Amino acid sequence: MSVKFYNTLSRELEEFKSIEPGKVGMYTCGPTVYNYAHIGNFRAYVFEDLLRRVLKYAGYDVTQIMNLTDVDDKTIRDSQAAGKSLNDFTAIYKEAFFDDLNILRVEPAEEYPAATDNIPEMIELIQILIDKGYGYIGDDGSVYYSIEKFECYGCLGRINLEGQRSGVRISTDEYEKDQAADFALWKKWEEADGDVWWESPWGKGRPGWHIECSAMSMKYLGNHFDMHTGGVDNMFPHHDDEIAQSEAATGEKYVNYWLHCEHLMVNNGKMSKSKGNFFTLRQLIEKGYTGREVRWLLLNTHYRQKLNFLHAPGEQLEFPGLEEARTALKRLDVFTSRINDLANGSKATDWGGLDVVLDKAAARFKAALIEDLNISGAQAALFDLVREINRAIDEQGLSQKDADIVLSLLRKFDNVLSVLDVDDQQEDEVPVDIQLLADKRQQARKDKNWSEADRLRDELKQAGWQIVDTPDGAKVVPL
RNA sequence: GGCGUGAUGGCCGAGCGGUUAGGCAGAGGUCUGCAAAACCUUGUACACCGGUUCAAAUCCGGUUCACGCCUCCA
Repeated sequence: MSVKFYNTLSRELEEFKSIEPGKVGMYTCGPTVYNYAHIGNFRAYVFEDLLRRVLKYAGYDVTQIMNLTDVDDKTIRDSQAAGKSLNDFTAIYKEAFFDDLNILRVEPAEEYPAATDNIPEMIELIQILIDKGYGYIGDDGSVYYSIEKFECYGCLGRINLEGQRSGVRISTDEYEKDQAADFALWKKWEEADGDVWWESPWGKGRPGWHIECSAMSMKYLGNHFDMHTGGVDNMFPHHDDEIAQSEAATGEKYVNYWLHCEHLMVNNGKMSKSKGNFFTLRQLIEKGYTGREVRWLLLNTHYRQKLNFLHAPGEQLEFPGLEEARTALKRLDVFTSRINDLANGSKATDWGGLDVVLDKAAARFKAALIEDLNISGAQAALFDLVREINRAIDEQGLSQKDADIVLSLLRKFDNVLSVLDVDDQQEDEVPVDIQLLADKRQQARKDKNWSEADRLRDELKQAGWQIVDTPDGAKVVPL
């Protein structure tokens, strides 16, 4: 079965063929480290995580490069406001970014090149563009890219330059350029930039935004590589500019497959600072949600679909979507814990029907994911598996061996999903006093003193612990 | 103004021409001392109007609404 992706270049579902058999080179646009990333940003990174995990699941050896934009207008502006050097300032948010990725269980990329570590590569690329006639020095001393020189400018975003809204783009210093839509390759140093500058053949300055991705992607993945991803808002102009720069410089095709992730919305509206409706991961963690719950929520909706993040301030359930994630995960947790218990000691005999059930689940799971990352189909396969196994357990029990086989399939699934906690079920330490209450309840039950047993159960509930009676005795789990 | 995406049952969300998506919530039941968990049963869903077809949530046209890009915003 072949892996398929929706390629923005063709706007069609295409069979994925890697340049080198069995290997994928993938460049994923990373964050601008001037602040904490919000969950909208993380939607893209979780999508990219799913992508790399599915590719690996399908047998590919993945090399993923994610850039860190650590020099641009915002990083300069805010570092100055904070009274810190650019590096000291961005270091804070680089670290925060990696912390957050970790909390969201995002598998690390192979490399995270920072823009400021690759200035010479960018300068070299800009020089080539100037030599080939695509770059020119504007009246203000900055270097610009002449979009009319590039044959297919705007082909990715399907932008035709004639139809553009007039008047909007002509502002501030745009007249320095030959054409309003020409973009900067190298920005000449200005007073406001302070001590942020690098020496170049065109004088002191700093790179334009788009050039960093061209330079760094080609440095690590070669002139022509398999995949490039980002949010839909990067499609144009950012990715079109990258194509223009890279292909003009090398004369080769730049990227085969472009994948773009849709936006996260808040209550059907755009997430924006002015509306005050954006959330950072740490805000949600403070509200008591876990990274895994946020991951599940972000993963839940197909990447090309807008994800509507529900927020009901003042309501009892402020974040209904996260609550739903919590209950869905709870169902899975109860299941994995149940299977783990059986794997550690079950008296049931082997079940002949297991293979069929597991094979079907595995096939559905994979078929869904390799079809343009159909996460919903994969989840349906998982939940159906849970129900079928639960039913088998209820009807005839599951042997220790069978339970182990189920666990190994769950681990396979979790290589992609990374939400299951198959093995590190945090068997929360039960405090001595809680265990004592639970034991007392068991005794009361033995004595058929139901009112006392129920009273103790309520007391435990007050203390935040839930009694779960199983055929093998009562377990205590946190609420 | 130009280009594009989407509207699915109480909520979230698959589906890409005929056959149960799945999750959450609700109702009834089995099990249990009672619960919880689990299992079984249960939902007049496909924005609106036309058209194509033996057959449309699924294809075509139109309408309405929402959203995005065209402003270095994932």
